[in-house]
Amino acid sequence: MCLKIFFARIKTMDTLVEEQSSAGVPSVERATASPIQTVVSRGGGQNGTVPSAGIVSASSLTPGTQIRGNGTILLMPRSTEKNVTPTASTTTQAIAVPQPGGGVSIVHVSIPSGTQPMHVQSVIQPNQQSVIQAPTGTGLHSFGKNVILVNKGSVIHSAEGDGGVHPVQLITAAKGDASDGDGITFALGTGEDDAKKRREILARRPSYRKILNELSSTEHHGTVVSLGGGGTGIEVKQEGATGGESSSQESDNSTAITSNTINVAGTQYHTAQVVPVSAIQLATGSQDGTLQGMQTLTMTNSGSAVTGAIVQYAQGQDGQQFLVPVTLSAADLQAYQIRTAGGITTTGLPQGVVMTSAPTIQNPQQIAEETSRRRELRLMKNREAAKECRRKKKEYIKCLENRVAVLENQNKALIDELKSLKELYCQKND
DNA sequence: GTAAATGCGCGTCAGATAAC
DNA sequence: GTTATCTGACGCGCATTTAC
Repeated sequence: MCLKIFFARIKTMDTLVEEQSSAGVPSVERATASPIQTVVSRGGGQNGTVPSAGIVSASSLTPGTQIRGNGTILLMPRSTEKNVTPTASTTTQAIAVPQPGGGVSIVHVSIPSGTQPMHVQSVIQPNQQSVIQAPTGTGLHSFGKNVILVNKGSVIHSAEGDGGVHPVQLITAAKGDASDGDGITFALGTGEDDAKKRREILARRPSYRKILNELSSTEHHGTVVSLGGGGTGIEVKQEGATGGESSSQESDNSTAITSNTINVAGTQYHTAQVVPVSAIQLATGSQDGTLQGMQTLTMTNSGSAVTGAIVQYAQGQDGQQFLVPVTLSAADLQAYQIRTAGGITTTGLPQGVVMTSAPTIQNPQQIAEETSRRRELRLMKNREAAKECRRKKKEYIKCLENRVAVLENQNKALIDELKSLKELYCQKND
């Protein structure tokens, strides 16, 4: 029941995405499938056109700011305005797309954050004060300490842990910080390049793998990402370890385990990346009867007497994942014979593993057995793949749930802001 | 108590997609 | 182009809930 409601909500969101897509808006969700999104609001745009000069207030323009013919505005920090040309990795980019019917435009802001840019979505309303919101930790600071997104009194907000909305840095770009080097590029045009880019983005099919790859890539940079407050947040942390507890007695430099923690709505997901080593021993202390979702990892073990080792990547009920060694029967070993491809030494790293087929079969009965064995192998692989796919899907759904919560909070905050502004306006008129 | 409804996870297949 | 992997869809079994 709850899930039905949730899917109905997702459907509603998808409808919104579709509507945006039909209006030529690059869907951030489709583009990156990242669950870490933010909706911000700004003013500007009328009747399907975005006045380039109107999207950023004059007060926020630095002397180095360029307003290009195609509607692109470059905001340059003062210290870099002469010699530095903003690049994709150092600039915050925003694409404003007018919505049908006019009046409202949606802005997609790409914020550079390490090697993994973050994306922020914004709704622009003409001739109104707008609110820009970014959840805590999403890298709002990446705008640069002294960069402002202002349009007719827009305010940048940061959702704090209490779910409230608090104004944060509201500094003009004229006070540019030399150390930041951040520029802001407002690509307001709807030129062919943008359209082409949007088409390419929209053509991509959402993939759980991509989503999780992005999640893991975020982890690899050691970033901590939080969405929203009050228990609806998503946290991604990274903990590095070399020769950690879960590795083995082989705690030399050849063993490296990077453990990552993803916190989604209070649920922690632990993952461990095991860098190939010449010999691996697995921790067995975490095994219990609650293990589920066994997944097979192929690992080589050159140092031991066996030619290959198979471990299972198991997930406990609490989401914690373990490495579990598996005892293989002779038949299993025959089916899963693993040898190193590139050759390994006791000190070198394995170049890879390959599955070797059974010895040449001549007997028809053996051929049938081989066929059957291959089928079993394929089924087993597919079984594991299906488990992994379902796990990713569940994770993705959790991310979407969190996103829904964040968006609802933001919507609530926007409504409150609107109320307060209306009251303020009424008071001034009185 | 029992049957029906519902939810959930699993295995399998087939087609799409990614990787090589 | 081929192979491997991913994922939607389907059917099944089991546990829980609901209606009678």
